[in-house]
Amino acid sequence: MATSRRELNKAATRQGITDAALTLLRSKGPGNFTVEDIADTAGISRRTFFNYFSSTDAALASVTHGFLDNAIQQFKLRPANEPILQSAQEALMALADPMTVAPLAELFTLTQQSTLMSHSELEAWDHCREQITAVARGRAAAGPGAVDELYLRALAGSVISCGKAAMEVWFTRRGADLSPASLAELRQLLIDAMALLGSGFTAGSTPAPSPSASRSS
Amino acid sequence: MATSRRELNKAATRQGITDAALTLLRSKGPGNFTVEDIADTAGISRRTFFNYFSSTDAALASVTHGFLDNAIQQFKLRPANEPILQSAQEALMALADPMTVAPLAELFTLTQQSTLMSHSELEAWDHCREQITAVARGRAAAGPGAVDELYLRALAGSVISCGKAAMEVWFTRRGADLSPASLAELRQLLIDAMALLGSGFTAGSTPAPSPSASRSS
DNA sequence: GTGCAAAGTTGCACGTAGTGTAAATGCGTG
DNA sequence: CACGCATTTACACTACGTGCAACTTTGCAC
Repeated sequence: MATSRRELNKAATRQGITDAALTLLRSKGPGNFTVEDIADTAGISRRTFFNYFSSTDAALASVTHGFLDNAIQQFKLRPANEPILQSAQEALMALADPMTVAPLAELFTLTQQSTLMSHSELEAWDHCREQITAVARGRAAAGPGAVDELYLRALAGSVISCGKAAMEVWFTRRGADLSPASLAELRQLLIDAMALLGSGFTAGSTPAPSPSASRSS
Repeated sequence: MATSRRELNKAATRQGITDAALTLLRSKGPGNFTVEDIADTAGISRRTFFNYFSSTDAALASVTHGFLDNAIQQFKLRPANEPILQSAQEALMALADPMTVAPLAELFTLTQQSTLMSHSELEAWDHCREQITAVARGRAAAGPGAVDELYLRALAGSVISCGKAAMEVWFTRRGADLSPASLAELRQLLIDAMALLGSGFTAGSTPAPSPSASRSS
């Protein structure tokens, strides 16, 4: 296993860097601190920072990356005969607990003012999309006939988009509220989003696919 | 109006910059040239470049931006009672001609080796997504009941994802081939992608693309 | 423990990105 | 022509990201 001194030190340094980056994000706001600030706060040299991350964004995006890696792990555990949409839903359900969601929620609220996600964060989501594509390809290959690339890519992309949409709506509505009621709403939003996708968005302007859907504005 | 000497000069300079950027992209490959190179090629100063674009990526992404602006324009012309998915499909159909697609296809093939899209390019797609969301919101508001934010965001995001997926598959299959047969395949891919989305990806591993999936105009 | 090799850290130098500022140049109008 | 305004340009400055060559720490054999 990875319990040598070297591994531990590296992990600690890595964690120290993201902690420092988050601290500075909290105190100074996005874009108002430099790599040197992070390095100083973490007690390392500027050069060492770049040995771990390629940018400030990358350091912060490790939060998102961790969450999505977790999600992919859950996703891969789902039975191969389960529909992709349901696998995605179940994987996300497993992560809708306070401890897992908290870092992501804080990162989101702190970076809300900057319109678009950072490059590194988008990279993390895209990596997740590729993983989903790979799993879907594997499941399709097990069945009959040839694998349809369009189907795989469109499906994986849409799943990611809907997952993002659900989280965005939740963050927008609830901010960093991690109460049981709020998390229940997140779960419902994720379920609704996958249901919308599974039903082809057939509902009109007032869909409410699951009766107990959303709403609490 | 926009025909003063100043306006013309500005437009010419802007075009000159993107042309220079594309020339260098062709000759040196992505990432192997600097802002100064572009400025020199375009015959302007480095500082002037930054008066027009915030980065090399942004200069190149103006190609994508132009295409998507065009798409949005078509999209907004669709009747308000038409389903969003069909509006999207029709808008894209209108752009599947050689002259419009060529620049995008070349940009794509030239930047294919770098895995993820540039930040500016993603920004362009995201801007398009927001426009779709806005149109969908407008249409939903015209109907009965309250507007469901989740529905809007999930739908717009999925439409973009499926459009991207169709184009990626086409680019991957046909490279920069702009023959009528190739463009017909692009149209079919776009139709199929929207059909997949509209049917909730219910098809199994072999959705059998060709004739059955199409239906439009 | 001692010695050694591999892994990790650090300082330094270099080229590039992006921005503020003020001077210079070009354009439109009286 | 001369004036007001928009645009371009040179210059300076901060910050990013990387290659490189010490230097320090860790793991391991003896």
